[in-house]
Amino acid sequence: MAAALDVFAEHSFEGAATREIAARAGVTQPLLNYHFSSKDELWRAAVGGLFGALNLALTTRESGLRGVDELTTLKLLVREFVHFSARHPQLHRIITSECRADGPRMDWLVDHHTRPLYEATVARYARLVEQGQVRGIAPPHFYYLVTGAGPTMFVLGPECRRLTGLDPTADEVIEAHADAVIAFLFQPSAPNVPAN
Amino acid sequence: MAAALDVFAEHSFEGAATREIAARAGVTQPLLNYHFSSKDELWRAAVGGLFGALNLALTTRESGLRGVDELTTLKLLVREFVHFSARHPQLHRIITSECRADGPRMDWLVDHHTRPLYEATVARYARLVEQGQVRGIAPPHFYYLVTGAGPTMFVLGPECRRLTGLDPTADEVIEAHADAVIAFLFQPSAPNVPAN
DNA sequence: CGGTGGACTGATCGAACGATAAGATAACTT
DNA sequence: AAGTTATCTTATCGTTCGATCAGTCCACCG
Repeated sequence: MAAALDVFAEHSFEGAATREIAARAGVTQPLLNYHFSSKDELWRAAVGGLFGALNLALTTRESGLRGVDELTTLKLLVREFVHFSARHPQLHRIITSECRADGPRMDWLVDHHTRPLYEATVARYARLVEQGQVRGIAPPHFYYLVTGAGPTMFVLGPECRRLTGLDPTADEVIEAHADAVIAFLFQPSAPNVPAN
Repeated sequence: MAAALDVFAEHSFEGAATREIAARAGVTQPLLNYHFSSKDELWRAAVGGLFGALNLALTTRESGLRGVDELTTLKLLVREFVHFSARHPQLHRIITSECRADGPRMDWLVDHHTRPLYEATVARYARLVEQGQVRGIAPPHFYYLVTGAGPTMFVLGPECRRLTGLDPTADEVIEAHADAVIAFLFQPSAPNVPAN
């Protein structure tokens, strides 16, 4: 399953060879067609598992923050999202792949996984805007600022390594990027107030 | 050539079929091997042309801003970058594709096109930080905030259409996103100062 | 201990891939 | 007008793809 994620993320769905997935998993290729009826089903199982891990990480983080004010909660959820994106850049690589083809797998992604995440994010942000705690922009633009600024450094990891010399898998780089994203998303309403 | 860009962006390099490129261009497949010796060379020609268009757009925009202060210049260059990314999402789709494989095409991309863009961006940003006109973060993080927050809404265009109902190719949506990116990147040093 | 079913592999299918070879057509040179 | 070159097509090569099938192996049950 982890092998499938890696191969689907490295090459696209079309470019991924089931023989390579099987080889990395240490089994033979027809075994994949035995457990999963087709390449599509294998893809859905792998991607669904990864989205499940994201939802698990976000909900457990949130459940540990009962009683914390909403602004701090959203900041910490964004930080958790950045960390997850750094540790699992395959997720955004796969989403990007499927957005290009714009086919039935895209429909499946949106219906089963992306839309709930979007709705939850927008609802949380809209509540803060109502309370006047953040600068208000239209929720769709906020959502794509987060999903763009957060994971891109890690999705383009090999480029980042070449360009900047930084290792995008190092903990201190991830933390620094999370700091930068949060600082830019949640600007203090007055200058010289340190970002959380 | 435009057909090659579209197909390479829709599928990855591996998934792109030269027969499909030829069909969209209205020619036969062996003709591509005649003009370009291989699929790799065709890819380099197409991607090089697209990067050339980006550099042309940025340099012409910049040359029309002689005498304008550096902060405003950078804001307008970022705005131009967002517009280009919206009109040509293929560029970032292809870069993302090649970052996953991390092969010789990635080396070619960085050496010939990405590094000059990165160096220029970082130099421009570092100058503003020296002058104290922007909140200073490490240049690599700034670079990936721009290349992430700017194009992602358009790279994930089909998802954006489904999730938000917005048309990411509409001029007013592009302009609104550029406003959002610039407002968040270049925060006013005092509150209630309208962003440029 | 004999048998039944799930797990797995080797062999192989038709289709599509990138690349090449050989030939036809158009254009330009002298 | 003859010849040479550049351009483009049809036919086809060897390879690799996802999927299928027949058969092997092992665990479990009565």
